[in-house]
Amino acid sequence: MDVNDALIDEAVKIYKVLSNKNRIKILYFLENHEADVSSIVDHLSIDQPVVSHQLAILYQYQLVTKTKQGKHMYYCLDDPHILKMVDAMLGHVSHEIKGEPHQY
Amino acid sequence: MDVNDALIDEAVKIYKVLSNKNRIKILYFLENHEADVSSIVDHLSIDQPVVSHQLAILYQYQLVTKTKQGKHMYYCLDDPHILKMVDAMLGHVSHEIKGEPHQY
DNA sequence: TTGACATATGTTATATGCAACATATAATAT
DNA sequence: ATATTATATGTTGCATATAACATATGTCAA
Repeated sequence: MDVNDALIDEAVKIYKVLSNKNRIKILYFLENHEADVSSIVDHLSIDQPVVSHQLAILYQYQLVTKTKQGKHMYYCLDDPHILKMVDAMLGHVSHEIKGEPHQY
Repeated sequence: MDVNDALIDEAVKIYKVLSNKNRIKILYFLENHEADVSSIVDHLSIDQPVVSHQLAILYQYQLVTKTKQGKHMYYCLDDPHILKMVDAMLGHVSHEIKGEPHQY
């Protein structure tokens, strides 16, 4: 594998984005449908300014897209591939928690 | 996918560990062989206390194992699966950088 | 135009992460 | 015992991340 420095920098940025519970929860909430800010606030019980702020970060790093419809801003997962990677990580930690050995 | 809260907490912890260039570089350096601290310092040109500190974090989160042999502490990747996930992330950002669309 | 609702932004305080540097511990040889 | 090498730990300063709260902007209806 070509372990290029600039590439690692970019990967580190995405890992920082994923290093936050609220952002992960938002990504999962968007897994199967787009949603506006209020519905995210309601379903995840996170304060509105916090949701807006985290969505702005997810948008900045192109993990979500947004579309305005009247008063509502609809956010959509822009990257199912990212969620696949998060799935893999959740699978990994779930084995860690159970004390199971790694799978190769 | 069962999006369990405690699981997300654990995933967030691992993402934080991966949110650092030196740690990623160390993991890649350990990809195919174990290595002692000095050889990591030499090959990656990172100051020794920094390497020791980052290795301690990698060890704490069970991403590496360590074995003492005389004066030397040998570190070994404990988790090829983690590196597979990092590979996937590097592949992802490499497409992002090139402006290519996501693959599904 | 005013009010109500949806969303975003700004501010502050606190917490966390990191490198850099100095220093400590451990192992071995002399 | 002392010196030397290998590694680990502690401290400080700085940058960044976060939540909480207040406030601003935008949209639409009455």
